[in-house]
Parts: sequence; structure tokens; C-alpha cells
Amino acid sequence: MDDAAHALAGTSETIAGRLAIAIHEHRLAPGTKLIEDEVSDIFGVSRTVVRAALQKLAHDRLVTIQRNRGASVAEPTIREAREVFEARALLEPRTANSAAMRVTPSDLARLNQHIVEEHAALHAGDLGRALRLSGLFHIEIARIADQDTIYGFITQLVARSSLVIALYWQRRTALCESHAHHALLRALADRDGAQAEDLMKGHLLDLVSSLDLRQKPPGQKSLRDVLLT
Amino acid sequence: MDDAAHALAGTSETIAGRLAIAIHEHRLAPGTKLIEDEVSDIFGVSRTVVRAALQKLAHDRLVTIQRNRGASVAEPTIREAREVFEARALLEPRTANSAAMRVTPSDLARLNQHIVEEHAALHAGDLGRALRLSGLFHIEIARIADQDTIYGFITQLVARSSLVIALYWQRRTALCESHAHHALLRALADRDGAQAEDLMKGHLLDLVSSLDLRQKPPGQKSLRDVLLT
DNA sequence: ATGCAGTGTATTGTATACAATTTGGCGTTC
DNA sequence: GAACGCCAAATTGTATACAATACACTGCAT
Repeated sequence: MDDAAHALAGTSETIAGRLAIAIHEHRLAPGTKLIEDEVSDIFGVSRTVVRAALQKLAHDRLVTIQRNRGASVAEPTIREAREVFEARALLEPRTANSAAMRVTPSDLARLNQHIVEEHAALHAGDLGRALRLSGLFHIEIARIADQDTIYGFITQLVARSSLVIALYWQRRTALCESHAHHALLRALADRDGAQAEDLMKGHLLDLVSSLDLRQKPPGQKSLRDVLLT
Repeated sequence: MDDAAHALAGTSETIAGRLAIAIHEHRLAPGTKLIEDEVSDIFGVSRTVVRAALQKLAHDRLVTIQRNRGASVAEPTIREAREVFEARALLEPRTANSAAMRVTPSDLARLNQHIVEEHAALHAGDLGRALRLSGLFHIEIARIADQDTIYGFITQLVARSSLVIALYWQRRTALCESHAHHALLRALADRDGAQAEDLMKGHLLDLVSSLDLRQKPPGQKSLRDVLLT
């Protein structure tokens, strides 16, 4: 490649992937405007390709597109945040159960690697990467369950969860639930579907309770809150 | 409008909607090729808009896009067909339960109207329209449950179900489950969530058992089946 | 006949040009 | 000084031109 401009050229899929990872790792904050010209310069492609990528992300609710106003990283409302976790509560426990029946040794190895890397990232202070690995753990379980459709739903929900966490996570919950994943891994290794299902259910409940979903997001405090302080 | 060519002009959303309805009503059969130039002529817009519409439909798995080979109406495999109904079984019963708690008189009226219209369409011999109304009944219940995220999932699954039915429905099952919807409506009217949940679970089981998911789809019969008749 | 290479057409992929719309700033007026 | 209207810059929406690819068909050799 002779020109730095298109050092990162790619299809709309790869560009959507890069953006999704950046969002997942909290390097692109909710609300960030995504201007077509800028993005196309960065990746060295035309706006056409970028538009396709943005539309895909919009369909996954990772970005919001308003007609004639462009795209920005989505800012889920409290209501959406609750819905995302309610949907996860509906899908993931049963999926973990199915996964327990089909899991192979290489699956277990991969899951274990996720946990190790997540731990390493945490110690290295790379919170974004730790967060993404934590999400990948859930996605990996869905993949093991071998149900493409549900896998797709969970992938989308995990990505959106990352946005929810960016907006509503209260840092005083420091534990960051790494042993929850450990326990899940053990249940899977034991092929104990019922146990995996219960653990997943509890884990998701822990996750929501580590969020502050009782008031408006930091940036969008209600008028009342602002005026009557 | 002075020109018939763009009598149906619209945005990519409306075009995707038109295509989706046509697919839902089995006026576009699985496998039908969707050529950008043709579609753009029909709706009087440029290929740009049509491409966006097709990509949206592809994301919903109603059409398949292969690079450099274009888009065609999706042909779900048996595996996908099973997955779609497994996902529905995971989501819809609980959703029906939630709907029972929130349903309003006007919701009930609308549901009832769906049933009536479905019946009328059946008697008029318009099977496609009946099928779409039947799907709308399920979607309406999800809407009543007031969970946008799950509503979106169910909408997508119902649309895909229509493709599955086009491919795998065995006509000898004539009943077409109209009283199942009646029973559901009664349970909702009674605000009996548990009953609604059970009915929905059973209804979905009836649906899958009216399909023939044990062999290859009609068009793709295995070589063995063809040769050893 | 069968298989294969080459060629032309049909179709999709991408970039770019232009139109439409929004946004922010500037000056005017009250 | 605040409100309003207007203009310029930035940005998105759509169409179109051109490049790249796949597909069907013909003719040829075996």
C-alpha cells in the first residue's frame, strides 16, 4: 500500500465490525456523531460503503440514524436498557442449558481463555477490552448452543448491553463478576444444564442490579431534576 | 403524478415494507431473484434506494444477498425453520403472559378484528392475506406486551415463519388454527396470563407439527429421494 | 455428443456529482 | 440585549457513471 489514506480499506461489513468493536470497548461514547465523510476518509472508502455499514449498525440499534441528520452512537433510554436485559433473561438461561449439553473440550478451552484474557485485561487496566471479552463469553455460550437465530439475537443484545453499561453503570459495584463466569464454566464442564441455567439467570440479575436504572442518564437529566436541585 | 413510472415512489423503508408484505403473502416465492434494476424501475427510484431496502431485508433474513450475485427471497433450510420456531417458543409464551396483564379494551377490539378479517380472507380464498393477518395477530400481541426489543424479534421471526410455511407446510393439515387465536383472545380478555402463556406454547407446537421438517424442501429434494421413487 | 475456452451481456460494487436539508453565525430590528 | 430572519458552510439523500464480476452462449477440439 502506497497511501496511508486507505491503509484500512475494507467492505461495509469490516467497517461495521470495526465501529462495533470501538463502541463495545467504549472508545466511541454514546452520542458521538458519526459523520460519513470522516469515516470514509479514515477507512479509505467512499461514503456509499460507509452508509451501508452505518445502516447495518442502526439495524442492530448500536447507532441511531435520523433522516437528514446523520448517524450517532446510540444512547439507550432507561426503558431500552431494561428491555435489553429482560430479553437477555428470556433467552440466555435456556441457551446456557442447551450449551451445557453440546459443549466440547475445545469449547471449554476457548471459554477458559476468554476468562484468562479478561482477567489479564482488567489487571492491565484496559477496562474496555475486559468489557468486550466479558461480552464475548456470553456470545461464545450462545454459539456453543448451536442455534444461529438465537445466537444472532444474543450477539445484538450483548452489544447493546455494552452501551447500557457505558451510560448506567455505577462504578461503586467493583466486583465485576469474574467468578460468575468461572462458575458458569464449571457447570458447563460438568454438563449440568440446570445448574448453568440457574447461574446464568442469577448472573444476569446481578448485572442489572449493578446498573442505576432509576433516573435519567447523566447527559439527559430531566428538566425537573436540573431545576429543583 | 404525470408519469406511471414513479407512481409508487418512496423511501427505502417503504420499499422494504412493500417487498416484505409481498413475501409475507407468498406473492414472492422463496428463491425469487430480486434484481436491483427491475425493482428500481417498478418503484421509480434509483438503485441506491433499492439496495438499502434489500440490505434491510437481508438483515431480517427475508432475503439472501450473495456478493456479486445479488439478492433473492430467502429459502430457509430445515434447520433454520426449526430454529425460528424454537426461538418463538422461547419468546412468545412469556410475551403473551405479559400482554395479558397490560391489554386494553381497544387492544382486544383490534385483535378481534384481525381474527374476523382473517376468517373473511380465508372464505374469500385469499390464503396469502389470511396468512399475513394470522402473523399480524402474533405481532399485535407482542406490541401489547409493550417491549420494543422483543417486539422486534418476534416481528422478524413471524416474517421468517411465513417463508418457512411457504416451503414446508403440508396442506393436508387443513384446520389452519383459527380457533387457537380465538382461545388466546379469550385468555387475554380474562387477563389470565398463565392461560395465555400455555395456549401460546401449545399453539406454536401445533404450528410446527403442521410442517414437514423431516426432509429436504420441495425444490431441493435429495438425489436419493428423486432417484429411488 | 462432451468438455472446455473465449466472448459478450447482464448484474452488481463503488465512487462521485449534484440536489436537498440542516446548522450555525451574522447582522438587523425592536 | 433578545429575537428574528437570512445567508453560508457542512452534511446528508439520491442519481448516475464507471469498474468489476458473474453468467450464458457459442464455437472448437476431442
